[in-house]
Amino acid sequence: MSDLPQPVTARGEATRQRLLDAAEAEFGTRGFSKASVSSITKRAEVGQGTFYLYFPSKESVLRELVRRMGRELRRALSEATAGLETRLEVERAGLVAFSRFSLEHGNLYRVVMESQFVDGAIYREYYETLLAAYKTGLEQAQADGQIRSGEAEAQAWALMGISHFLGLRYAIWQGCEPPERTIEATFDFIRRGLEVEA
Amino acid sequence: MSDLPQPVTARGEATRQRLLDAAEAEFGTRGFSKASVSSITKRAEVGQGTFYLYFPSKESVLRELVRRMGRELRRALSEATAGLETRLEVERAGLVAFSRFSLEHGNLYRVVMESQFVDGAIYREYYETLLAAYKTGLEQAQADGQIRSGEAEAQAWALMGISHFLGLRYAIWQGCEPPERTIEATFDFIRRGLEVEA
DNA sequence: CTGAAACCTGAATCAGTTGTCAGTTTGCGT
DNA sequence: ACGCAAACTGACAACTGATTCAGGTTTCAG
Repeated sequence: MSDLPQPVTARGEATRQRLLDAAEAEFGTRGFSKASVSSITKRAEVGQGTFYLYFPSKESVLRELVRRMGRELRRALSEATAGLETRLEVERAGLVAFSRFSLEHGNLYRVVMESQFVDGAIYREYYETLLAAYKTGLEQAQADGQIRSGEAEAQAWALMGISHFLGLRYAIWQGCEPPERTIEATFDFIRRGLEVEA
Repeated sequence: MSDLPQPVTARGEATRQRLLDAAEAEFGTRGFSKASVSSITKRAEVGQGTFYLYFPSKESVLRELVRRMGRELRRALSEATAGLETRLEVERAGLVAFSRFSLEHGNLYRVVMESQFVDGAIYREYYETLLAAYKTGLEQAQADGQIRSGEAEAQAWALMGISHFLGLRYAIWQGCEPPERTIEATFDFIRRGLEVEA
């Protein structure tokens, strides 16, 4: 991805990671534009110039963080839903897992949202990648007759939209997980939206 | 809202509006941080200093634009759904109206999303205000037995989430309205989610 | 121990930015 | 047509923050 040489020693790799983590914290708490390269290097306890050994620009760190978050979210979701029997169980568990992930990774959640205004393509890539996995799962469930047939893509976007605001309201605005009754009411809407005729 | 004297003559008011419109265009196309006060005043064809006659800062214009967009969206939605008989008809018409509004006001849509990172409170106010109207409508429909009873707030957030991504995908990413089949598939999900038992 | 590769530094440069202000223009009320 | 309040101007002081670069430090194979 980067046009810069990757670090070749363990020391270099560790420094690069420290910079990534510091950038995540800075972007997450102060926002992309208020975070400065110097605040990032200060937090990482390296010199200003060190930043440019590993990243060509402030934007490029953001891109890498967005990709990292996508990977971590997809992994968290697939772990949380592994072994579940029905698609509706998967959706319910996914809702809870997403809420929890958003809370535990509030910084990264903010970083992803803000990436939209720094590099629209990376933001879109984040969602398209998530969509692809989601869509496949839904199509499988449709084929198995577990949920109603229809445009899996439209279903997937609807579900992502629902989760998005759940994360925003609770993880970001309230700083907590959604209460049980909210999860229940939200999942109720989803279940009716997806399930086959009674 | 503003701590500055409002214009008292028509000329002053017109200049203020020109600045607001120019700011909307600049924020919408270049983004908040890349837009500068000088690019706004240049677009509005006024001197730099004129900006500060009407707004204390770049942030304050953004706040005003977000409020303006909220008002315009709520008006567009209530006009598009006026006189409809059932809540499900309202939801369907609202979906279409929101898609169209997002396309025609792409700048303002971006402005609202970006406001989140400039002044989180104004972004939240935007959604809470929208929520209040939405919730009232849904509670009314529940009382009339038009839709299933349940947490109207959770339903409203779910519906806003679905619309949000519809606007993003088509108005912002594709630059068009959603195709009929997508509206249909999305509304199908919503209808099942809301309607009372068959 | 030595030299070279990898890594690191932070002051300096540079391309902007915001917000101010002393002075000018406009046009309304009389 | 005069005077005055409102509106407007644009150069500029003060500042910010991204990026560069000339040179210093660490590591380690030979």
